[in-house]
Amino acid sequence: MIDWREFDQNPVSHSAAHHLTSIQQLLEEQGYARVSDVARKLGITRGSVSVSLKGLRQRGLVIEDQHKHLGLSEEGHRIARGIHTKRVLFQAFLRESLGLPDELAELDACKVEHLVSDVTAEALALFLERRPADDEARAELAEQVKVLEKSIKEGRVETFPCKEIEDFSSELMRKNELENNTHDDE
Amino acid sequence: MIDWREFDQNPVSHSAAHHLTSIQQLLEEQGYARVSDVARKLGITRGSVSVSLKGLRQRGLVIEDQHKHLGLSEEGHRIARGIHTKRVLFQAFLRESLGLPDELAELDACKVEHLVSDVTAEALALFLERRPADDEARAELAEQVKVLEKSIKEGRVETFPCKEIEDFSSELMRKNELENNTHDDE
DNA sequence: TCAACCTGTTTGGGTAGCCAAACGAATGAG
DNA sequence: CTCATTCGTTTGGCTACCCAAACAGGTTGA
Repeated sequence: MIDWREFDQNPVSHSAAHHLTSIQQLLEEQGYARVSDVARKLGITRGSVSVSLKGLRQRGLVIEDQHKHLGLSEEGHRIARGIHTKRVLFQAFLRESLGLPDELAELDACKVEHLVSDVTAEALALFLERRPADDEARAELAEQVKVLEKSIKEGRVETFPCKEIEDFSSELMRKNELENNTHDDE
Repeated sequence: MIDWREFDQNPVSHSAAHHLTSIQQLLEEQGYARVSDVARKLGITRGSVSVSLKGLRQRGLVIEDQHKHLGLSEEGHRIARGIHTKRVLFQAFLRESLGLPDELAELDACKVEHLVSDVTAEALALFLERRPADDEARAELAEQVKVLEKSIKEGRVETFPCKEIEDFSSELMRKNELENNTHDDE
């Protein structure tokens, strides 16, 4: 069993990820970023942002000039860029390969962006480069997804996973175990 | 901007997800599950498990018989099965479509399993069914991934994202925005 | 000049997790 | 029977977030 607590052992927390990317975005959008700008963008109070940024300043990710204008250190900038890149990659995958509607793709990408490893993100980029959006397949998937969404919303299928998917995943698991055993034999 | 705090607005937390799936797994493996079994499996203290399970019991997800043996309610069982299914689906995708090594696939799948929406999981299942592992492509990707991993470990590339990937993601973003604009025009 | 407003900070309160330590109850060995 | 172990629970302490509220400093318009 893998250590499941690696979950919150990431370079930056979900919260910190959004603080950093907000600053970066504000700098691009309006040229500066202050505590209240970040608070407004994230929808939390100035007090919360003030406290959070104190930590990020101590960790050397965020800097502040004489006029209380925020900036990112080189490290902070790198981290923000990394998270943003992961978000874009995942969103693209969810939209274009899985045919998910835009909003859901954005939401789910946002949830996982700071959790996936760098290697996984790189692999995803390679995958997307190699298999660029196949519009036909995508449209077909999008159609099926739309039907699914509707069923769920109407309460016709309130139970995930449905039988088909569970069977499919059981099969995947079986194949996985098989493969591991052959590897172990080497 | 999407509400980034949906992050911890999921039916179950990362912690709860593991408590539930542990119980389910223990029931399968040894026919029963007690507080200490769960604690051992999760690598945390009995006290922590005791407290966590109190909450899950109040929420009606976990039940307990006269002999302090734990079980899952119908709802609890459904949730545990759902999370497990998502884990399997993501792990399969990371391994077979992205060519990631087994351990990393398991780790990353474990991090996101409880966060992704049901619809996303269903879409992923459809995707995997439609594009079963292409062994050739997978081997090729695995090779590239191996090289990447090595570079990162040796510190030759300590910076994610590298230039290529960032350029690629910029392009994805550009395409995304273009598409949104065309949709807006409709 | 002075009140109104906006800023950033601090403080006390709340939730969710984790730990270590202490406890009572049950169980098992001798 | 007794002592040691195991089990589940409770408690106090910790971190990481969030909020609301109070406060201090700066700007600005009348």
